[in-house]
Amino acid sequence: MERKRLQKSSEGRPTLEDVAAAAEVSTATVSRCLSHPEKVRPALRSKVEAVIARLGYTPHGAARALASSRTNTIGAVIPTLSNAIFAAVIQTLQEALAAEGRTLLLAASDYDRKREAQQIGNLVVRGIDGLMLTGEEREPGVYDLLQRRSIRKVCTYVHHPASPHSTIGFDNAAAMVRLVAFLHDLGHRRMAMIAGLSQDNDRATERIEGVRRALAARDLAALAILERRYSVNEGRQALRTLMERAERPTAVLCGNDVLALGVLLEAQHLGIRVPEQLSITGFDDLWLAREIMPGLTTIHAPLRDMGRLAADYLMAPSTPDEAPLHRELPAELVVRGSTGPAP
Amino acid sequence: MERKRLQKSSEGRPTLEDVAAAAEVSTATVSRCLSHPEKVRPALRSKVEAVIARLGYTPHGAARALASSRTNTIGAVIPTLSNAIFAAVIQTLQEALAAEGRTLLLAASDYDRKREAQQIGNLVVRGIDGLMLTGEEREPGVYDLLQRRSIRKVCTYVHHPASPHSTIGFDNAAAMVRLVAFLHDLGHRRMAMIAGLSQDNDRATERIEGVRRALAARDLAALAILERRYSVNEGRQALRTLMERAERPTAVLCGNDVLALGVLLEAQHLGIRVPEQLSITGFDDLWLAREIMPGLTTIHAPLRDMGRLAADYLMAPSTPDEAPLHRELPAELVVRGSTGPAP
DNA sequence: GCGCTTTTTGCAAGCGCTTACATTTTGGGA
DNA sequence: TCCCAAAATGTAAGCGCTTGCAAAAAGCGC
Repeated sequence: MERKRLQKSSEGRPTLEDVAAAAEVSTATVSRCLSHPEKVRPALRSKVEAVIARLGYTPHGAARALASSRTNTIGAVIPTLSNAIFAAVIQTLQEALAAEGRTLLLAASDYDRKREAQQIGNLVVRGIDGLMLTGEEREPGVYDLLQRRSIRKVCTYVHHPASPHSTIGFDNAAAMVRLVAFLHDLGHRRMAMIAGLSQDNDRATERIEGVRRALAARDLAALAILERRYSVNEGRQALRTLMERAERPTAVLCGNDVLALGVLLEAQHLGIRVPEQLSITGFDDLWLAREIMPGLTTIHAPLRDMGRLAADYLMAPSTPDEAPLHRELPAELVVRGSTGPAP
Repeated sequence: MERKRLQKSSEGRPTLEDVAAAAEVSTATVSRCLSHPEKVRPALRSKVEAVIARLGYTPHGAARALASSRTNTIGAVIPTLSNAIFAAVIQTLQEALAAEGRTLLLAASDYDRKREAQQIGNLVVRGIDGLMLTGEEREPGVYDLLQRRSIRKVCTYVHHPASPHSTIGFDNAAAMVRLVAFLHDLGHRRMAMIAGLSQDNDRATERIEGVRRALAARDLAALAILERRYSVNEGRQALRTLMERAERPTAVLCGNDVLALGVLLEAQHLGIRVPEQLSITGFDDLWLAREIMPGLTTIHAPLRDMGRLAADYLMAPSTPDEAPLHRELPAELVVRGSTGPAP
């Protein structure tokens, strides 16, 4: 025992107790200096702070978390960082959290629901105060778990005003409806869609649904709705597939900008003039949508706002039984050179 | 007291103690079932596991970390997720960590050294077993802190075999030397560089140094070395600046692919034929380097290997006083259409 | 079966911090 | 100067888990 104490004070990092001893106050006072400075008289406080600085003391996060049952950590699960739209939101989220002294635990699901559930489980065990999720649809039991642990959560990239879970995002279906309307007004009647894989991805599903609905409302139907992984190459292949059909589309709606870029590049490769012979639309408004020639007509996803608002929501003090938050962000149509009147 | 116990077992999450009671064993045994299953007789173990499942028990990360002084958490600090090369490494890192039951704490420094030091401090307080860093140069005191806390660390994107800190990456300078040699062999003599900002960025600095050295070795000097933020637009502007000079370069070496893309687009905009009139090189080999027309000659950064190896290193059990690891990854020259013989 | 070694289990002391609650100090009136 | 409410500080009981050590059980050779 005696030896242990000695060891402790000589080697290793200093503890609250060491600080308390050196400053000749109780551990409670030191703790308060750190967590509720206003509850300590200024004179004493500065004395303690001096000792803290001298000893190079830093609190022990785990001990703190255990005693206070708050971790100051927020989790986030996204499909993948390889897609710039998720990277952008995480970037903003992290900035906003860091500004308030929170840290970010990150996990990726690779668009796999089971894997997502597992990753969420990991984060929960590790201890988080809040969790940012992508989309709303998930493995059964996940929301229960979060509820039981009273972990705040928010689904991003979607806006589901009637859902029991908070959502911060935009209306994916409505955005596609706008795109279809825009193309229809340009005279397009033969449209096809190259969507993302709808499996385990409610955003992709909603985008498809939006196109279906919008076309149906105009007594039309899609020439084809192809589902592809989000990659340039898949976009290229998909366009070839479409162009081999007897009835060729005059406009192709893509599930995101990456697919659209593939389509655009392949069209140029095939000698199809864009937009004279073929109109192309994307989704997300990545920076290359603006840089490419011709520029890509697309939907601007409000990524930074989403990250910022999610951070604010997850850091806000939570009251029991509060109503879910539903925040709709504008997802605006950005018209560029890849679309034009139907041939 | 009595009341507390009652409350505890009725509401809230079950604890190790609850499991122990229900399984009629000691808490030590339950703990062992979780952390060292091989030390428990199979019969007993399955009994305990059944109870764990029935009660829906999950361990409490903070308590575990406090008692064992291991967090199973690895930290990473990168400049920004907005650059795909960092996103890619983080993606791989996260995958590899998750596969071994570790979680990732992420922070971004925005290419600011002070901010980086602060973020590292946050992660350390929060508790991490290891830390992935970008580059080697940092605020004084940072490495001391990590040392005192005996947190394993590794610097990525660089290879400094003589450094006391582990590095996993490639030789930035050597890569540029290769690029210059390649251009020189093509007959280029008037070369300019559009580099990233070298402030607080040793990778950018080394790339510049590599170009300087390689040119000097050939009795040449750069027509200009411009430092710009990594963005398409900055690349465009920089090319204009270069082309306004009396002596125009026949080749432009860019600090990364994003700048190079800007240069390429601006060249097309200005009616400068690439590569007939101007050769352009990038760095990183982002996917668009391959997709763009003409393809970008660049250096392939081994991002996935770096992430994978960093994960392995950070998860490996550390022995005191071990020598730093230095792992050099190949950064190969990828020749595409943006370079050609000097005009 | 017996005595011994080798496993398995249980005991209980922390890990470093927070926070009710008790105690002391302070600061004003009167 | 004295008294009392209000403010500041101290006391100490945990938070939930791990782990060294002791005790008990299980094997094993004869």
